[in-house]
Amino acid sequence: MQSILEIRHLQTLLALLETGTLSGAATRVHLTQSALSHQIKQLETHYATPLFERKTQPLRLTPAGQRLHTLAQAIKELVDEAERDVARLVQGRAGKLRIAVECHTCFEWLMPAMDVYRQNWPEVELDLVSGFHANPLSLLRESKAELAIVSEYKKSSEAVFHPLFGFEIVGLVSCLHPLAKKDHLTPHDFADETLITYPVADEMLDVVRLFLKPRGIEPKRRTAELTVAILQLVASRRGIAAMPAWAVQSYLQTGYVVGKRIGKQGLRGELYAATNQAMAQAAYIQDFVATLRSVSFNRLPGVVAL
Amino acid sequence: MQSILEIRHLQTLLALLETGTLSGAATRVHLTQSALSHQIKQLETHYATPLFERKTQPLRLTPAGQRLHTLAQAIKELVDEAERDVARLVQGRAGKLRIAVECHTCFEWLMPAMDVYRQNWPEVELDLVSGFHANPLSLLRESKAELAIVSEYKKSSEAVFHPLFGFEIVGLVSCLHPLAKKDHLTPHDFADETLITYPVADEMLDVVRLFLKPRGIEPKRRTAELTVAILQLVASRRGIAAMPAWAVQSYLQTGYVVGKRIGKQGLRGELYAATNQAMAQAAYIQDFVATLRSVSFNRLPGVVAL
DNA sequence: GTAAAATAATGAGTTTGAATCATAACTTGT
DNA sequence: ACAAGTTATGATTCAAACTCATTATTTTAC
Repeated sequence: MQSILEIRHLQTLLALLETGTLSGAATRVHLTQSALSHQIKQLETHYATPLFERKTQPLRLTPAGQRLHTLAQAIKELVDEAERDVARLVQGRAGKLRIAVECHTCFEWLMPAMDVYRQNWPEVELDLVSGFHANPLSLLRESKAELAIVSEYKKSSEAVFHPLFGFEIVGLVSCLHPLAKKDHLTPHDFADETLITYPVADEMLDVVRLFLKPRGIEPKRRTAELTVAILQLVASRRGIAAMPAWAVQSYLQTGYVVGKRIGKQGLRGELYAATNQAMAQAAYIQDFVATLRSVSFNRLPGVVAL
Repeated sequence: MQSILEIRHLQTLLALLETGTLSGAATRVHLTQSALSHQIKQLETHYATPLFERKTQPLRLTPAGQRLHTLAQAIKELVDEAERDVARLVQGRAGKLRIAVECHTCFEWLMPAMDVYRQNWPEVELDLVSGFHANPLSLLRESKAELAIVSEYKKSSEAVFHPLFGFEIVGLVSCLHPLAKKDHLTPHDFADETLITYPVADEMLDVVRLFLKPRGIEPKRRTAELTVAILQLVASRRGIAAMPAWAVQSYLQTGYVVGKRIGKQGLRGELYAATNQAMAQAAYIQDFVATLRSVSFNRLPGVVAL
């Protein structure tokens, strides 16, 4: 009789189409697969029609599902815009947003996210804090940046960590390399190789910090500034590397370099946006974090919500 | 952090502005005043701003409240439209809609409602079953109408009754008449007067059916076809009448005729849309009923949800 | 100006229904 | 054909939405 539709349902529909599976959508909206299954079933009984074809890959919506998905998109637009306006009304004009980045590859999703954000908050002064910093959190403390992209969650009374996304870090080896045959790479596989990395401190390198250091393994090292350069060196069998899966997906298509799981379980990386307490309250900052998340989810393959 | 906004909140906001009070909005959406108060407080703490100014009559929204109200209107539009589309997709082309009306005054809100409805369901053949019928329910049974406007809820296995709204029936007397001094009219006040009504069966006249008949009072009678005519006769002291408050509100402004409460508690009337079981399932019928409700609520003063 | 009526706010208590858990039923790819 | 991945289902749990009962506040009436 009456409409039971809530925004929650529409968010589910959006996540469903973005991820392509119910379980994917579930992690995206921080609920269980079961919850979403029940949710959609409720809609389907209410509208007396299925909303998507099961048993098909890729996922396909029925016409009714399509219509509701269109609605969901429109409504998300409107709600987001309205909430930005309310934030502006309540908190007044927004301020500066200087971003400190310690992660080379991050520019891949940071740039498009900033482009989107600029549309919504034209009055915010966006800036990148130039250079790479051993400890970007200190920049927050010294008020030289409002936000830092970091790869580790540290319990802290000063900084607030906003989870961005999780991903897999893959080992990169030439397709001709003997290691290319293995199912996954062990710490010892690195021992006799040259590890090619960005020229940054070891604490910024998840392979070293989480995988090699704990086992006391210290391979020969070599650095390169650019992702392409590292990939070229790997292809030329000058060493092996480790990179976020999302950063190298396109290179792997060529076949010269292959991605290997690191350790039996694989090596997971995470990214956070850190701000200080005060900034964490500001809507224009919160919305930037939200933008980072949604842009990353939509552009990067294989990233998951934290 | 994340948006807590749900459509439920937006409906509350809409009802709040339509009725002008929280408690009014509460009956409109079939919740308690307390529920809405809590709901709005939740929004206000979430957005860290009041949404409407208390201690003011009439109700005024804050800028943030305004913004959310605008959002609510836009979203209601979109959702309604989408749900109509889904209904069309699921149930196929809609059919005929012939309306039987037993109530003279009803045309006042029926016409504008039909106009609104025609926009949304252009393919539905709208029709009024001509003339007035002693028993409009029999027209449903005989498939001569899809919907009947009736003033009584009857337990029935065939018909489904959709509540439209409740209202007060006021007694109309000349401002010069001695009864105009009274706080309210008693059954006996009618005994020595001429009761002016539409020319329909007594069962259709709530004053007679619910107020006079039970006390065995049978005043002199006179009929007139048109509301204006009845009002003129009352003004000319040719008798007294009883009409829905919403139907005579504008006439009462002139001051020649005054509206009196009927009985100590006042006399309440109700209206229902009756359909048969099958039609009650059809979305194009359900939406017609919804349109009747919302148009009536918005045009007629003093009507309440049932 | 005060009393009465109406409206809103508040906090405790209850209930509903949305989410989880645990598991079964399917699909799909190797 | 079996394993891996995905969806469905029913019972249970739990949170939050609503109601109830009451107090506070505002409006209206006299």
